[in-house]
Amino acid sequence: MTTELVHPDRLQKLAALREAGVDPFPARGVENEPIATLIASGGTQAAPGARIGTQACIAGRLLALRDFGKLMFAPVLDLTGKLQVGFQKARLESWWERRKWLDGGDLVGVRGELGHTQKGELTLWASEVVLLAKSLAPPPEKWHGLSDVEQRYRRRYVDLWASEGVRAVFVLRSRMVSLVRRFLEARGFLEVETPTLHPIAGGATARPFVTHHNALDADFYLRIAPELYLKRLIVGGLERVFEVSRNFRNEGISTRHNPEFTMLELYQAQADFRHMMAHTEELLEHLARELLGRTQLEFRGKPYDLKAPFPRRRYDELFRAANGCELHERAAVARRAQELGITLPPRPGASAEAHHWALATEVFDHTVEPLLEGPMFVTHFPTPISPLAKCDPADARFTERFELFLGGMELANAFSELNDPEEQQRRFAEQVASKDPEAPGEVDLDYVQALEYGMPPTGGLGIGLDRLAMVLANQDSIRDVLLFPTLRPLGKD
RNA sequence: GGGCGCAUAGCUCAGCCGGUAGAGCAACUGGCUUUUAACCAGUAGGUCCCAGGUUCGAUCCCUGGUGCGCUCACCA
Repeated sequence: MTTELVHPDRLQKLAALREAGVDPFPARGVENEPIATLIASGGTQAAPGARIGTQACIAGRLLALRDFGKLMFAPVLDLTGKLQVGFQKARLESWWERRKWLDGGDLVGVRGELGHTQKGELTLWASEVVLLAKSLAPPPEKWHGLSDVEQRYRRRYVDLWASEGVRAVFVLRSRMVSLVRRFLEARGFLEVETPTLHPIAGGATARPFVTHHNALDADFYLRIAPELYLKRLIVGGLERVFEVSRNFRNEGISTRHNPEFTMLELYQAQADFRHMMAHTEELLEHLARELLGRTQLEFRGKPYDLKAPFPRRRYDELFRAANGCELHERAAVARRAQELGITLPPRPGASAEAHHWALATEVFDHTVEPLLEGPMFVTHFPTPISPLAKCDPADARFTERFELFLGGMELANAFSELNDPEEQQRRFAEQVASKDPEAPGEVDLDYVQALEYGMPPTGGLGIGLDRLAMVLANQDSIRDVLLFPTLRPLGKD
């Protein structure tokens, strides 16, 4: 009836409990106090707090049992913290033999008196113990927790309580997203939800997942970005919108990439990329202060400071400094690419122009990006690689666009949104003609039509929330900030 | 997809030159009223990832496969 995880001894205890009339899976919980509030009011043995000597009730998971015959100690863990429970035979005479039916991992409710041990540890001296749910599968080794990375990801429900620090990462992530929402709502932004099923995969360059709707007998793509729908809402007059968007990209998995990931995208009418830069700086500094209490942090062993303002450097300047040639000089860039051993997958029918820019982007990514410790805004991306961004009025070869880099990683991408429908259609057409396997296969005419009705000057910003959580929680791998990262399904044998 | 590495008890890991496997924790039995990686004595627990091959004999060597990690490529 159960899986191989279940330990036979625990089944025997389960039977013994039932025989004694104890329901090992009772329908009701107990009215408990968070452990953290007890710790806060418990004080030390030298200076006891207000709650010492008073009754309290906690509920949580038994992490270990230290049995001395007539005395037993056990740490109990709830969401907020860990508290030692002390069981004394003298206080629990009728229950005492039933302690043998308890195991590490069991969920219990404990009522008792708050006090200290001889060594000064805050302890709840139990007067009443309720089994809330029997744990039939034994917990992992008690001081290593789960260390097999695969097991940690596959059985996160164990990892979260068995491995030190794991819960804190996800609590931080949850608070981060909550702070983002409050930050934007305070600035007049509306949170919206746009489709996940897209007839055309647009708003970014990436290979999409394809799925099929039976009743419509039509293929859909899982969204690679919500951008084009959010800008339709700007046309619709919503003026300030944001979405916390789960995006799906059918590409490689790495410490920085998961097939499904979460982005914040926001759009603001009457704003441009400079406003987006200000939002980015303010938001990151605000999050660091709220979550860490300071703007300095460590990520992948290096120090960073999220105190605004962040330095700004132009894309073409960084390119020139790293490569000694001009971004627009086709022959020089081609030579440089050859030096670096960069080759592009063949794209039959692609124009020389498209080839040049694909190559230049590669050279930039190899020579500049890894060196950008940051935080740093890289500004004025070339127009040919920014099909949705408005051109710099002073120089149409570049756009009003920036990306934010930190630790060699792209954290944010923003621009003044292109709102000229004719130019947008032309740029889409160039993208389709580039034969880039990751570019959309067709022009999104419905989006162009939306622009034909008129979209106000608009600034847009996207921030990778998983990566931001990595930085704020100092986690090296994106999988450590995803509760259930994508893994290969287990075989059925 | 390429390269490198890992897979042994529920968990964390040893296992030498090829001779059918060990420890700690967890579990079980007994002892113990102040531990916190509790301690002491004892017991039980194994498809050595899977399939082939070499060999008298394979956890060990070889080939293939599966899963995972790191890394490169690609991407955010």
